[in-house]
Order: sequence, then C-alpha cells, then structure tokens
Amino acid sequence: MAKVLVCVAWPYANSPIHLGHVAGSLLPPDLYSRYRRLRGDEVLMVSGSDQHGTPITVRAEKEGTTPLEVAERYHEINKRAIEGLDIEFSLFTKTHTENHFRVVSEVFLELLKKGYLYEKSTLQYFCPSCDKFLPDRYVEGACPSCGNEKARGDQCEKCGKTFEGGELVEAKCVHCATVPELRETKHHFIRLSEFQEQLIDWIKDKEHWRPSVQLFTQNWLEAGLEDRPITRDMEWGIPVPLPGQEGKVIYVWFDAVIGYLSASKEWAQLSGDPDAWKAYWTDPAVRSYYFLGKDNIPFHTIIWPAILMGCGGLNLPYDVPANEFLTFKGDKVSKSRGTTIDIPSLLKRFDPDIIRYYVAANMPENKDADFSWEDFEVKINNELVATLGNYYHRVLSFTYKHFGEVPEFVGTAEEREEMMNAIREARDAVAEAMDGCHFKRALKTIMDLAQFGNRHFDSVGPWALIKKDRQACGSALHLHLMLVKALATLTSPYLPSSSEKAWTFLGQESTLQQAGWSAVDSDLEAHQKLNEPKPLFSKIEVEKDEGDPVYGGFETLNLKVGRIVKAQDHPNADSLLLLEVDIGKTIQVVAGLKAYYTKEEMEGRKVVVVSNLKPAKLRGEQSQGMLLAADSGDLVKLASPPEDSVPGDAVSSGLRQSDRLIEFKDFQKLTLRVAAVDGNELDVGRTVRAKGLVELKAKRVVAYLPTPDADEALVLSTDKGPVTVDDAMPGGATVR
RNA sequence: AGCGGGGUGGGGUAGCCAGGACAUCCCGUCGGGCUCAUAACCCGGAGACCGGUCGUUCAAAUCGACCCCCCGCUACCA
Repeated sequence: MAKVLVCVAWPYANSPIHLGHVAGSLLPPDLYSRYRRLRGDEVLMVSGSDQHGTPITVRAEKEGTTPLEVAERYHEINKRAIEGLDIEFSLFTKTHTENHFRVVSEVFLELLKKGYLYEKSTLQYFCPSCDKFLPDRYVEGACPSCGNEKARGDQCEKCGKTFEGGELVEAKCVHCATVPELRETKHHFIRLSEFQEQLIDWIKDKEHWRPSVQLFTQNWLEAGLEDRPITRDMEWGIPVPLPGQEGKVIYVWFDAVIGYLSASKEWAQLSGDPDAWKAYWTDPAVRSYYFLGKDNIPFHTIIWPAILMGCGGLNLPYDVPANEFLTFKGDKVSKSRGTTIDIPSLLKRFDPDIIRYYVAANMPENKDADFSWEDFEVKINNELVATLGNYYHRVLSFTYKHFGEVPEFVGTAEEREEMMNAIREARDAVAEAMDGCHFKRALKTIMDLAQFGNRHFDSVGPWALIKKDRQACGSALHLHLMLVKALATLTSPYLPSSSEKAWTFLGQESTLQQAGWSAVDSDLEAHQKLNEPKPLFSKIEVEKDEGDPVYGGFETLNLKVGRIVKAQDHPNADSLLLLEVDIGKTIQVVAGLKAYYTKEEMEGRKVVVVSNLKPAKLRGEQSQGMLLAADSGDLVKLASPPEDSVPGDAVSSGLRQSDRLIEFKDFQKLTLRVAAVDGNELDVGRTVRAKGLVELKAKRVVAYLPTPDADEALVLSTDKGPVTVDDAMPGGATVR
C-alpha cells in the first residue's frame, strides 16, 4: 500500500467552471486517484478556489460589491459543481483562509531567511485620480524599444520586450486616462536565477513526463530565468508578513501554488492529526502528481519546484501530466440554441457519469480536442449506451429473468480461460495505461472489452441455448456475469455511480469501492441472488439546430442598413475613422477606411452595417459594429444598400436574423464575396447558382457562401432589393 | 502580422518522441446475420497515394528542410 499526493490546479474564483476545466485539470486527477484508491493506495487529493488577484477585484468593482463576496460566491458555486461531478477531493478549500495566509507567510519568511528573496526598489505607476498603484495590465503606453503605442505596463506584446516600471513612454491609466505618476515602491523578488542549474538537473530524468511538458520546460529553462517580483501594491490578497509593508500583498501566482501545501496542512488539521500531511510531503518515496492545463505548465515545472527547493525538505513534483485544451468550435451554435457548457447548467441536464464519460473519451491528452454537441450525443449514445450499457443490460436482464441468481459454471476449463484471459489482458492494459496517466487509452481498452462481451454473447446465443440446454446456458451466463463484474470494476474510476449500481445488480453485499481492484477477476459465488436490473444509461437528445441548415451561418448575423451621420478622424490612429452611424439608433463605429474614403465622402452615405458584433475598443475608441466593404487587395469599396432603403432596414435576404452578439473572429469565419451577376448565375471567382432572387439588375452584388467552396450563394438583400458594390470590383473579392 | 498547436478514408480520431510486413478505432454508408437487449448487438464490403515538394534510409504517416492550409492567443483586422 503506497501513498500518493494528487494536486489539482486551483480554479479561479471569478466564473463558474466549465467543461474545459473538467477536461484539463479536474477529471484526470479524479480518475487517477480513484484508480489508486481502488488498488488500495492512500491518496491525498487537494485543491481549492484561487481567490486573489486583480481579475476578481475588477469583477467586484463592476458589480459594485467586494472582492471577498465575488470570490466566496464562485467558490461555493464551483465547489458544488465539483461535488456534483463526483470528483472526490480529500479537501477542496480556498486561498482566502487563515490557514493559507499562515502557510504562505511561513514560506515567504523561510525563503527570506535563506536569502532567496530580496527587496528591490522599483518605479511603479500610480494613478492619482484612482488613488492607487496600477496593475501592469491597466497601464498603456509606447514601447521604448519598438515604439508600439499599445504596450502594457510590464511587457510589449509587439516586440516581446519586458519592462521594469517606468520605462514606458507616455503611459496612461487605462481606467481614467489620467497620466499616472511614477512612484518609487519596494517589492520583494525571488531569486529564480539561483535555481536554474538545480532545475535543469532536476528535469533531466523526467523521461516519464509528457513530451510537450518536458520540451516546454526545457526551452524555458534554457532561455534563462529572471528574478520575479512576488509582491504587489494592492489591498486584495495576503499581506506581506513584515512590518512596514502596509498596502502590499503577495502576488497571486506565488500565493496560489503554495495552496497545495496549505491545503494538505488544512486537511491534516481536519483529520485530527495535524502532522498527517508530512507523510505525503517529506517521504521521498511518495510521488506527487500535479494535474493542470497547458497554460499552467511553467508555474508547476519551474516556479513551484524552485519555491520547494528554496524551502527544502519537501517533495518536488513527480509528474505534471498537463492536458491541452478542450476547444469549442461549435460554441456559437450552442449559444444560439441557448444551451451552455458551464458545469452547473450541464449538471441540470445530464448525470455526472454521462459528462465524465464524454470528457474522458474526448480528453485532450496530446492535442486540443474539440467539443460539439453532436459529438457529445454520438459518443454517449453509440458508445456508452449502446456498447457498454446495452451489454450490461442484456446479460443482467436475461440472467435475472431466467435464473434470478448467479447460475453455476459447469463448462470446460477452456471456456473459462477464454473469458478470464480476455478479462486479465484488459485489466493489465488498463493498469498500465492508468499508471502512466493515459486515461483515454485505458477507457478505450475497457470499451473494447465490452465489445468482446457483446461478440461473445452473440456467439453463445443464450436465448436459443436456454431452450436446448438450460445448464449450459447458465454456465455461459456465469462467465458473462464475471465479465460484467470486471467491467464494473474497471469502469468505476470513470463511472463511479453506475458502476456501483451494476455491482448491486450482481447481488453483491459490499460496495465496489470496498471490494477493490481484485474484484476484476475474483470468483462469483454461484446461487448468489441477483437484483432486478434497470438500464444504467439512457440515450440523450441534444436539441437540433433550427433555421436554415445551409445558411445557418448567415443567420448568426444581424445586418442593417445604416447611414453615416458623421465622420471624423480617430484621435489616436492613422488609418482609422470614427463614425456615427444611424441604423435606427445611432451607434459609433471605428472603420479602417481612412485610406480609401474622405470624411466628406463618408458623411450621408448609406452603408450595410453588421450590427450585432460584440463591441470592442479599437485604439481606445468603442466600435459597436462594422461596415461591409469589398476588398480586392488594393481596391476597397463600401457595399451599398438599395437606393430606397432607409436606415434600420434589415438586410436579411428573407432569412432569420440573430439578436445575439457575435465575436469578430466568428464573423471572420463567414464567407462573403463580391459576385458579378451573369444572368441567373453569379461569378464569385467561379460560377455558382444564386439562391433566392432570380432577376438581378445590378452588376455587382454581395453574396454569402455557406462554405468557401459551395456551389450556391445567397445574395444579400433587403426587401427592396440587393446590396450592390461598385462595378470596378472584380467578382470574388472579399467582403468584410 | 507575431508566438503556439495541428493537417491521417465523407466526419471525428489512434499511431509519430524510440522508422519496418495488409495504417487503428468510432460515426456514416452498402450488404448480411441475430432477435436476449435501450431500433440496441454481431459479421462482412466499399472508401486514405497518412496536406505538398524535396531529402536521409535497405525501409518514412513516423526523421530533416522548405512550402501550403487550418485552429488558438496576441495585434492599428472593424
């Protein structure tokens, strides 16, 4: 019996957790710990809510409440969601606790004592009007090295250069545009550079790490480590535990990683043995695993190990199986249907085992995986329900109906061995995969075993056999009940609640948890009474898309006729114009058309406006939409609505329009082209059919293509006629 | 445009780090079987020159170079 420490990245407490968290960092550790517990090991699995840092204060400010209120609210929501998913933490705590404050302070003082921290005076921006020091992301100015005017306080994203406070040219507060003062302020830095050699040495033998984690860490280390400040001038967080440090707190990234240690200590307190954590942290034989998403790698393979090395006497990570991202290409579709994928709302619609199965089967272990509702439905219905669930049910219900108990096995040793070999082979493969944190592979192996069961069941044909030879039939069923037991055991880390149910149907007294891993191939007592089985999983149905399936992309838009009321130069950009546009109401639009149209040409002009773009700031000015314009490379021309149209008219081509906001990047994915009209056909660089309008008098119109290589296109139009473009535009030119 | 990740039958994927005999599995599709089971299960077929080019090698999906395309983040893309 071994001990294992399982650490899980701390979800940030400013929003509800979503499927990405589950796939990236929450489910894998649960699969791993459940597996280890099943094998009889002792697991300490800890995590909690990361409650400090600027984003939470920003959110609180927006909502007119306190950071504490926000942090506590999401902690509760997320804690409940995690429990709802049957994720079994030894302790899921939070960073805003007395215990955590104390442990972080101790670590801070320990590092200070050993000389790994030093105080250094830096110049930081202070906004006199907001009366506070500004976090780096709230200062903007010009980069001293490349001149980029939109560099942040700590780094220029254009040239990648990082700054010390004060190097920025013409800085201003993003909040109130006040020019901030540079004030001298002292901060504590950690001597990361001191640990470089030790770290390089340490990762040398980490052959078992995932290649991406290994490589990433190595590159980072080879590039060299710079000392980093670990304190900030703000109120929300853990106060620096030294006199004369009022108004300074520990930087959130330093605070959060220490959570693993503080949570372990809190767990020990709660368990009644305050020293119990030591067994997991100081015994070098105990392995510690850190589960997280790929964005979190350096904190766990460099910074946290450095802190641990600095403290001394504590175990470094054994493995850091970071996952890639679960992406949401179909997200737009799901939003238009009013469904969401945050965990609290998902749990209202699906059992935790359903969600766990899908996430495990589609886990982004090696590369980003995509989530779509369709895939969700297909995987659940065809794999979980049809293969595994159906196998359970056909075996259990048939046996229950005809025998009501576990029939006796009276077959040959060969028959028995065939089944047992299949089970043992799968068991060993599953164990090997689980040991190496290859959860998707292990699940696949289990599903293959279920398929073997189905095949075997078919070949035996108990429904026919029972009429000829009841005893032989019972004997075969005995073997299948063994397989059901094996499957229930093997799947229990993945599907804890349905596995227990299957276990109950088998008439077992104990729980599967208690029976443990050996239940995979243990004997079944003949004549053991069975309980009446019910299907363990039912098919799910995800709402289907409404609207025109082909032109659904177009229907995410809301295009309107607009008239430019006023055009002026953008105060802070060379190529942008600031426009007031009447689309039934007046909105402000920033357009990059200065090179192509004068202000005079713009004013009074009728245009087509994408009115449901998510508002964005462009060089500091709000833009609430965009004008459709054709762009052939060097020629740029605005699209024109029909002459007798009026501002506010819908450019819907007779289809539906969305009133939900869409992201600019989603708009970019749509294909809009200039089409040269040629009878009933359109030339968009190649010839396509025109949907809708048959008689087109205009020469150049704007067409929407459902896919870039579709052979039919939708002409953009209001009920008064099509949207046209200057005749000089070639067919096929991009419209955006 | 910069950085990161990826391109494998119609869709989705495994394999790639440690190169080798018919390229994996799921869905779909076509044909068949079965009827215990949640129209579920089982068998068989069709369908891929593993993004492109060049190179290393006896041998490349797998290693290297260049190119094309897609995705994510970032940006004076609106």
